[in-house]
Amino acid sequence: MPLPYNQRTCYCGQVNESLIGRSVLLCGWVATRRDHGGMVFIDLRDREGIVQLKFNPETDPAAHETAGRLRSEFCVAVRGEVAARPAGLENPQIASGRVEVNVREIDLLSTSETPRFPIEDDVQVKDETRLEFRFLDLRRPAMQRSLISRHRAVKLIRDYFNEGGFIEIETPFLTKSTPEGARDFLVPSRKQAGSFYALPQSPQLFKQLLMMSGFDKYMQIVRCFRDEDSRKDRQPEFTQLDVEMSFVQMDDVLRVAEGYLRRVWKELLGVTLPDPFPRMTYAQALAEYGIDRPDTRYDLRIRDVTDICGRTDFRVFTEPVGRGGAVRCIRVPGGADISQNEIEKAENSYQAILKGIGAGGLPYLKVEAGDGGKPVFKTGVAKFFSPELAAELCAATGAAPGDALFFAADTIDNVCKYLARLREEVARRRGLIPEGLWNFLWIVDFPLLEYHADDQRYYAVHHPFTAPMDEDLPLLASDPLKVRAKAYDVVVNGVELAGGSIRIHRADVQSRVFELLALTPQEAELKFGFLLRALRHGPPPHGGFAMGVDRMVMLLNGLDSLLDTFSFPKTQEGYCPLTQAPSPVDEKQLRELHIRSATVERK
RNA sequence: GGGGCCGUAGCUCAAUUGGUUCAGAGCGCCGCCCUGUCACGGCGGAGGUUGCGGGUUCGAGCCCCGUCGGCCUCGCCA
Repeated sequence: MPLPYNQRTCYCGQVNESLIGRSVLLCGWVATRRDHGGMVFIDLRDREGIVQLKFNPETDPAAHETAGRLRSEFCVAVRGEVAARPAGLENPQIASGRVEVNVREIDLLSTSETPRFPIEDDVQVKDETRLEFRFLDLRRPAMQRSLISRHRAVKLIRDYFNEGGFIEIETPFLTKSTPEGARDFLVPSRKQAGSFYALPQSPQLFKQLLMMSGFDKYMQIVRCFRDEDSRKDRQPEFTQLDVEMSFVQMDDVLRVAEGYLRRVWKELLGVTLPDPFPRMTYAQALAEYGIDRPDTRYDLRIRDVTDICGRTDFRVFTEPVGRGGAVRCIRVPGGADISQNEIEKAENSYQAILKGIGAGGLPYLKVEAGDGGKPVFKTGVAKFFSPELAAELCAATGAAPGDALFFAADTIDNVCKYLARLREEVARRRGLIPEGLWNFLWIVDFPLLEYHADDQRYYAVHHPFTAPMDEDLPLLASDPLKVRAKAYDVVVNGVELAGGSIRIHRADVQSRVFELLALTPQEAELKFGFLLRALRHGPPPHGGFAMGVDRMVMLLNGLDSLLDTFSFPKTQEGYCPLTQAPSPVDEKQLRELHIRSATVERK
């Protein structure tokens, strides 16, 4: 029977006791069917939730007959009365569980093939299958929640920045290939034979130009593209909140960025974040956590024991020290009970994980109580510590009987890398990560440059347009690696969520930095001439930040994969199982683009 | 670009050292029955070229090589 489905009265998930006795018109999909031969129950689902429909053969035989033909994921409209469920038959598991709809009329709007997988949360289906049938996957309540929460976060962005006087301005997607950074996605030009656009890795230079144009406060929610290998927290195209402001110092930018995050966490999670966020220097983060995005929810802080361990006769320690490296360790409280198997034998032992990232091994000590309760070291490394050195080590690390000490001895960079990984692994396995904490912090005082031995040149730690600290400007000439940048990252629970910097607004400084980055003036002119020219036309001091929207949605929803925050993501190989993109194109299309494929046709 | 794991029914998985259960289970699906279910229940049934190609073997889901795809990971991600 045709029903005016355009006159829907509410969503399924909104049916509740306030509607008892009222007639409702609902539209949705058949989630489950329970057919008793007589009475038929259907759970009807839409984006807001589920409501139970009841079909009674005695009172509504026509509707009941149709209900018997319904199958999973059929799309229907129904009209009926909301009624309280009989006492004792409520279902507390669904929001509408105290009521049901006695259906008088039903209109079968469309049928469905049997779905490839059940449309429920907590079903384990291969990613590939989920993506191939993404339109079904997105019907799952968890996916609907995720995308709806994403909408709310994005709306909050626009509200917040609009209230702050920011102007949203779009920037080109077809733009110029940038030499540094990630690989570009290229788009061949039809009209300029042999030339290519690149999809933007970020609107970095455009937003700086907009500052030079006088827009003063800019924001954009913008897609960015990077042709690098995917991970579960990385997609080739992703969304950034991009912000830039003129006439500001670092603290002004941080205040704006924090304010937004505080508002989102308050409004979407009811969580009050600190004002202001705590700050930690890059140097401290590396020294104590081994990484520039420390997870401060648990302690396990790194201790430098280079001096003490350098005085042992243990070559694993003394050799790196002799070469200018370091010996550092973490103390694992109660770690003496970790089995040798878990530390160094098992396939996924701590040592195996470290070896996987290049470490030679995992020296460790277990501390036990000796005579008079004095700490005594066990394990093979113990014999290298005289009682005096042992006492020094315990004092330096706070190690007490029952603890374990895990060491790394290598170059300082590697020691940091190994212990950072070890911290994470130990914390996770030993359940040291408290639930419900949101440890936001700013990492500041980044170095401006880092040196790569393989091609013997400096690279920008942040990007080539980041301003050096004013007081470090003289070091650009004398000791570039000592120059600190006006750069900052937001880290939460070990995840880098946002980052930014005050930009260079003086043409001479920018040229000097390009020079350090091994760009000749000619190359700089060719690649960034437009920026340098703009910098010669009264640029305001400016700075900003960018934030990963996808990652934020992931955090807000407690998800561990970016796949669940995108509507239509791609596999690790950049393939879309739904549309089968990328795909070959006609020879004619290629000819028009002045392109010839070097790949021989398969099969 | 490197390393690891994986690919068996629509979905999730099992199948001893290669051998008479070498194709099975749960869910789903189809049919019949069932008037208060919500993991409905009962009876019956259909459904597989074990990703693909080659090799070893008397014999391969299992071993070897190649290939395609997926996931994890190192590199990469200014």
